[in-house]
Amino acid sequence: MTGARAQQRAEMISEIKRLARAQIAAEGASNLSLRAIARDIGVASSALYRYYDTRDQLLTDLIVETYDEIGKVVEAADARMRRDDLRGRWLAISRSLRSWALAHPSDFGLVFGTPVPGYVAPADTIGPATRYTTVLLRLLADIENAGCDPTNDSPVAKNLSRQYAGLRKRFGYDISDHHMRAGLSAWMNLIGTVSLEVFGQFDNVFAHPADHFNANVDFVATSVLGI
Amino acid sequence: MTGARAQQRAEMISEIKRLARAQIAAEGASNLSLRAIARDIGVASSALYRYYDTRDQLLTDLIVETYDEIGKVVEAADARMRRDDLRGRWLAISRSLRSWALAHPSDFGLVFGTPVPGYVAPADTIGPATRYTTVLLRLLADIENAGCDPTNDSPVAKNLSRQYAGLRKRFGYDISDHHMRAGLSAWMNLIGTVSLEVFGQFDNVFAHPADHFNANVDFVATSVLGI
DNA sequence: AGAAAAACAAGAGCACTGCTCACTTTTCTC
DNA sequence: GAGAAAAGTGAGCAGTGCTCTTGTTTTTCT
Repeated sequence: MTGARAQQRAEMISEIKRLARAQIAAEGASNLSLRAIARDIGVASSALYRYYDTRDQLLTDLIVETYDEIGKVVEAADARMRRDDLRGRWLAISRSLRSWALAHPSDFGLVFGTPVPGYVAPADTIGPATRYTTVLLRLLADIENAGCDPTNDSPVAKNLSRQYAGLRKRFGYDISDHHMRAGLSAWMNLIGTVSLEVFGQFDNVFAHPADHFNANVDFVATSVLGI
Repeated sequence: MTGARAQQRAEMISEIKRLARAQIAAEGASNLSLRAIARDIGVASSALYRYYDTRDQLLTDLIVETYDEIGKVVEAADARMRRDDLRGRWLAISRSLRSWALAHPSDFGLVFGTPVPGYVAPADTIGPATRYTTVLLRLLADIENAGCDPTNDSPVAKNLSRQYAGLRKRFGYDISDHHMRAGLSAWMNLIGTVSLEVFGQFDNVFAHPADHFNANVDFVATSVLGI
């Protein structure tokens, strides 16, 4: 039963989110102003509280959407390559994440940046967050199945192995400890590189951060993932 | 001429910074309130403007201090190891950064997290920011001099090589392109790992993030740095 | 179809924010 | 000690998130 009212409500909510995102991009998440949104829509500021109990709830909604967006971007990049082109998939995933992050720095910061203190991600955020993880783990499983050796065969501590087991079970991919370790290391590297660039740490370091990025993901593919 | 007045001023400034840091830790950088600081000190809010022209200037000051603090921590960790214990130095540097970041998450976020929008780091911040870079580059130079081979000998693109040259010149360490690439990759990895943990991305992933961290820096030492 | 219920919107108001400005008080310097 | 410089005051501006009362509109139930 999607009454006329329910539809109007949905439109209102999406309009709020649209304006909120524009505002965050322009002024930062900390300067997100409900009153400004209300002004733009042409409605009393108090009216917005019929849609979001609090400003943080709006932010949460945006964060969840963003997780989903990242998942979509990364999935699409992965899907664009042939499944057996392991290296190509890793590069595509990496580059798509970087491109998206540079195009939406504030959104990236919403997810991977400084969290708002006292703010705890509600359970809803966990689902969408697993989307890009699934892409990564699927690639790792394919790497293992293709017989690619991890670049490091030192034993994995039992405590850590147990935690890996939890991940395996949760995502349903049977990945060896060694491939898990290498894959997570690659992921840490990717997030670190993108974070540093998006958050401006390369501003006085690299004239062309893209060169650094591309060299780095290439390096990781070879030296970390062994593909 | 450090008159009584100058000293009082210095004390006032350090008191402001102390309270600001406490407030950022409790409420986040975005909720830093000059008025609240003034209240705590017991002075009119307008009085603070005798010390900082603007709220962002206070933030800048804190950021610069934090860069310096990170530099100190990392330098100390490095200095605690024998210079020829390359692997030990890398592990010590990595662990010290993580420990410090976990103990001062809001400070870490100030430097490596979402930047305050519209805020551009003034030239003053560049100096202290080079401190930890120096530690890293010195280690890389020592690694190269010890004859450790980088784990990847694919050619480094000319464009990137030119940017490496700028870094070499600026910091005065003569490091090969290959070692540079590996070292930066290791650094990306470290920052990524610490960021993800400090910003809470491991909350529903690793029961004991320390296990993951230690395995990861070990892995990087072997597979990336080749030490 | 008419009444009751639910949702929506408005606008005043509270307590807060960064920041300015005219003003007074304190301290340093000559 | 007089003049200058620095420090502190408090009112005020324009903005914020959020609440609460009031009134309107729409949906739902009988």
